[in-house]
Amino acid sequence: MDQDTKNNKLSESIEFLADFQLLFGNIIRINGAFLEVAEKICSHDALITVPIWRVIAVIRINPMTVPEVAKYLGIKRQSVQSTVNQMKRRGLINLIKNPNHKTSPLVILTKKGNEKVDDIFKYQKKLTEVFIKGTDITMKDVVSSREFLRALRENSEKNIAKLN
Amino acid sequence: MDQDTKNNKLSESIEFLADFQLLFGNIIRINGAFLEVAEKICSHDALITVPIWRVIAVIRINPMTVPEVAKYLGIKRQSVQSTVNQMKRRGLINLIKNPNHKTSPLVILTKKGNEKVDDIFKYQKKLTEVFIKGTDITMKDVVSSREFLRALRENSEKNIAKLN
DNA sequence: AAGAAATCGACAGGACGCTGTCAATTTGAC
DNA sequence: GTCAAATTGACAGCGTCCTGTCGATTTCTT
Repeated sequence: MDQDTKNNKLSESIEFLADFQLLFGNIIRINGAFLEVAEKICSHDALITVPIWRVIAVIRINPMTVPEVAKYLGIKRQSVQSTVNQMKRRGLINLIKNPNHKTSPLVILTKKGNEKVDDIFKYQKKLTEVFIKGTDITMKDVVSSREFLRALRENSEKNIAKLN
Repeated sequence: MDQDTKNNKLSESIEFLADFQLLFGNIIRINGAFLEVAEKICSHDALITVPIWRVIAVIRINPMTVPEVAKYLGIKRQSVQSTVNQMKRRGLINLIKNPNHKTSPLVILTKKGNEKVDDIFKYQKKLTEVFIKGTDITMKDVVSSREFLRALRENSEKNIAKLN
């Protein structure tokens, strides 16, 4: 029995469908929990919102264009553009000439933006603590779960084209 | 060394923080992928949207009140209320007297709503296939990942109160 | 080099979940 | 039984991400 046939059989199983639905339920809920905690953590920082937090985490090392950031985050470029415009108004970033592209500038942290990186680290630490403090979760658990989710998502990207 | 001390140490580790950030990144992205696929699947169904899909999946067996559905889904009652009102306008549900509560009615599927349950099953099957077809994912993988995410979320609920 | 296709910033409008508020009702403590 | 606290439906307003569109520029094909 080849791989496809095996998995077709698996997705026919009512049990497996139910298990998978529960997995999705847990993904949705932990995603919600994650957002909730992150928003709470940065709620007293006038310069930082969760979308800004994510953009800083991405461009901190390598300046990128808006569409590149969007691709990295897995969201649409228009959403990132809106966040970046907001960051520009708040003086956190500058748009500098891109040697590789004449109309799509690189998003780079200003001095003010760079000073926020330390705070972002603190926020990330707080966030992590909320989820793991008091458990016996190991790094191995985290890595294996992460890789499983990554494999699942990457596989969906291959199959999504066949939908229509 | 007690549990708390151990995990405090763990969350101090730069490596672990990075791993955990990547886990969150993968959760955000698979959540996005999940929504994207689900929306695509039900995009040609004039009666079903993703939020409606979720509410049907919840109340299919046990009629519940709006706040109960919200709690089950881990979102705010106002959001569910809005979805339920929409479902009412589309004739998918009725609000019937709740023997246990005089002003919070039970949300129950109409005949029209019940006829949609089969479609929902088909959609769930499609959704599952997009993510697992072509992989060697087993039921055991799904269950262990789901339980890990559930444990993480439930733990966050214990710790979130301490934030402020 | 020239035209076709893809990408870019910008803008508008919509969906969904959030917060906050209100009056009405229910629940629970005394 | 009474009164304070919690819950409920409804409504308004906001943030984030979505889709679709536009003209301008870039990239690719030939």
